[in-house]
Amino acid sequence: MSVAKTRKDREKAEREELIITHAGRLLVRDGYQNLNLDALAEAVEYSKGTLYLHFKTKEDLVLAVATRALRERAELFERATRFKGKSRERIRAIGFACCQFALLHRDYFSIEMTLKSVSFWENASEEQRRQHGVQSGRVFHAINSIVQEAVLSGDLPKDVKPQDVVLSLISITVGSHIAATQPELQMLCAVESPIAAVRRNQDVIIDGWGWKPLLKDWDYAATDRRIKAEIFPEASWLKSS
Amino acid sequence: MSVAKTRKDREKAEREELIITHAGRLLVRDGYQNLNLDALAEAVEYSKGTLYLHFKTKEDLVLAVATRALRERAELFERATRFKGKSRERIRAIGFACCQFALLHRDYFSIEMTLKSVSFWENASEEQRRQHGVQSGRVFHAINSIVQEAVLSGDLPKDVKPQDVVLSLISITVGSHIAATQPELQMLCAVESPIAAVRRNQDVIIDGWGWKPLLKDWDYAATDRRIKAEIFPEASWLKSS
DNA sequence: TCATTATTTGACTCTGAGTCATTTTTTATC
DNA sequence: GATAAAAAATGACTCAGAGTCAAATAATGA
Repeated sequence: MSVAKTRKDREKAEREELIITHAGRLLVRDGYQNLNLDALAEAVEYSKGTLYLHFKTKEDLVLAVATRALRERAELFERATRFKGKSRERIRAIGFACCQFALLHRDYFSIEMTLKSVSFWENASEEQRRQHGVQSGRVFHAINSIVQEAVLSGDLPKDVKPQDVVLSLISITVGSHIAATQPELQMLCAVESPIAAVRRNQDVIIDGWGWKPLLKDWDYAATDRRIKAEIFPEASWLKSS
Repeated sequence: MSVAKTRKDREKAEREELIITHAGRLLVRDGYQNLNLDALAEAVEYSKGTLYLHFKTKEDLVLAVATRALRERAELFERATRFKGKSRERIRAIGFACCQFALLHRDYFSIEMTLKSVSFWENASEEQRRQHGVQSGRVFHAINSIVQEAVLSGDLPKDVKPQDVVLSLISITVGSHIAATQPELQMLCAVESPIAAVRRNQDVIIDGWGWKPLLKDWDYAATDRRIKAEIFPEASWLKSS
């Protein structure tokens, strides 16, 4: 269905990609406010009118950028779910994927922040909203399936609600990214590496749920090496600690 | 120093308050993008030029709104530090203050989100940035002092770095607020009450650090009742569970 | 080759942030 | 109370940039 059939369709899709790519680049450089559609038109060598044939509003365009990044995240997460091991090792693979994504798109969070503002969503098209929802769903599902498994296997206490665990994992990850990249807090909390802070916090919350084996009872550094070797051989950031 | 001396100064300060109050109201209603300074000028019954005598830019004004809210948060947090009890009960009082603040300003987070965008801070004045920094510092200090105490008393393991704990607490709180107020995630994770989700996640991360007494070993519902009675008698949201 | 349809364009409109010459108000001096 | 000087307030204006649309250009087809 979504695969382009005719030459025209293919050309259109290609151009859309081109626009999204450049928009993403400018967005990272200048921020949402300062993203200038005249400048973008110039960069992609099409007129402004043409941009508006693809995207109804500026918000629509930015949402498309965000959705493309989110799709990539979903793909990394789904790759991570293929990792074999204990449930806690498998959720760790998701955490690993999350870091991999953050490093691939150091900037994505700042774009995602603009999505939270009140008036953003109402100016985006139905179709873009839907697509964003689909990708969020994939991300949620990847995490949720592993949490479910952990409850069934008894690695997590039987009485925890899987959704609560998923929510806490998403919360600590989002929150840590924000907190650990704020200059003010970096200073006050002596943050050396934001990624390390995110991972530490993930470990703490997972321990907090009593997800076995606890951090102190297992060699997760070895797990990390396995994840890297088996699933993300392209990851080059993992420190040998 | 900051106390107004002359009648002029007092009048100026009062008007500034008036502007900030109305700006906050419009900001909540319309969001940052749609905050219209012409409309604000009309609302406060001063001309636009006068607004610009008080605030250098729109960002400056919004930062002032955020800082006033943050000051209130700092005050609640400092009140919370006066609670007597075990260190974990005292950090719980901070969590309580946090909920109290969230309910007083259901909207503050959406304003705070705009502060994260790339181009925001560079358009705000030095003075406003400084003031915001001062209030963040107070919030940090309130949390940090209790964490320090917990490490010294042995309620937290001796080898944890207090700053890491503070960062995780801030992270889980910020992240939970964002996650638990996203319609998409509310649905997927069956969030009934965002506040309840924030508190649950705080409990989990505190357990994760091994902060004694653990959730299961203490009647924290009783602590909550004490906090309410002794520190926040005006809080009406606490469910009797 | 020419007519018809589809695509692309960029000059234009319109909104809203920020400015500043002018007007109004306050203060100081007699 | 009158007048001059200083301070404060104003709103018409500029300017940037999102979004539009009539006209120009390109593709298709007879």
